[in-house]
Amino acid sequence: MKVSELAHSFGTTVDTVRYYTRLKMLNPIKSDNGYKYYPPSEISRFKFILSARQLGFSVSDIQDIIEEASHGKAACPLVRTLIKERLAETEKQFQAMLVLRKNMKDALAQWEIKEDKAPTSTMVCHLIDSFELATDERGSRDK
Amino acid sequence: MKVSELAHSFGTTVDTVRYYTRLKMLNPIKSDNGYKYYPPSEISRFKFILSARQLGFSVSDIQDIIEEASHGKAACPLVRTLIKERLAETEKQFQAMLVLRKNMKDALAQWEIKEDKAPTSTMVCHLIDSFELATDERGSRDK
DNA sequence: TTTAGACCTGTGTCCAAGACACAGGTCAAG
DNA sequence: CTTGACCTGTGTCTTGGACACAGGTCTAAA
Repeated sequence: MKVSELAHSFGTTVDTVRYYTRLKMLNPIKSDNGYKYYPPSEISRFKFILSARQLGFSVSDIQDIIEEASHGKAACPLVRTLIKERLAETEKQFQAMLVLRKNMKDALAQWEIKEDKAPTSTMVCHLIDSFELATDERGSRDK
Repeated sequence: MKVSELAHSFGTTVDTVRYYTRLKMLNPIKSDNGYKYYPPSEISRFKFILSARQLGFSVSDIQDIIEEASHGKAACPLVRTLIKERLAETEKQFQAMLVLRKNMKDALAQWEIKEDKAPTSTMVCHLIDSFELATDERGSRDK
């Protein structure tokens, strides 16, 4: 399989395949014409990488996992450790997005009503300047 | 006010102040010693930028808003348009994170039970390879 | 007065995960 | 044989700062 066949058969782009190849996570065979061909083993490795990415592992995580496995060791303990870390990070980002989304929605609602105002020397936009965060009980209590 | 005073008084870092200054969003006064001093007008502009960032505007959005306001025009219509776009993006990311988070939690749960396995030529990690996405009714229906 | 150390300066590089560009080589069909 | 679709390597761009580095400046103590 060549690069674009591989990419398209998994719904990704050639840039993604080339990126992993650059990082030596994929090791295609160079043919006489200079083209890269991906044998079945590399195809399944690509599938593995995509699965791992979908589960929130970073590319660097995946490199570590592959490295571990290449020594014949079971990567499972590492995989379990990593996903806990990534999940914790995701959870944090998720909570942050929850707050952000609420603020944005509140702002949009507040702003639909207010009329336009020209800027002044001290004020770029009265909408943004006057936006009131919905007072967050939890936020003000903890810490 | 000098850079570190400005930064710390709003709970940010000098790098952030310097970044906005590099982009000419802040225009400090250069004193004889080469130091930058931020007059009250720039302080309130910094406050404005931070508020806007907190509402999900990109730095580039904020540049556009400032640009608009600097011509004396009311930036309000632009601001309303932009926040709708950003909110839509945020909503999309939010939904994606929701799915990701669920997959990660499911994976973690599945993997707690399974035992370790050494890799084979075709399998880097059986945990990841064998992970089953909880079948997503909606996902398979739409499109 | 000197000196230490805390602050400041500009400039440059780095991060993640690719996306995009570009100049040129290769292949299959007409 | 030419056209056009595909391939190659290499390099730069993106976001929003964070961090580094070499050197200038300020303040207080010795």
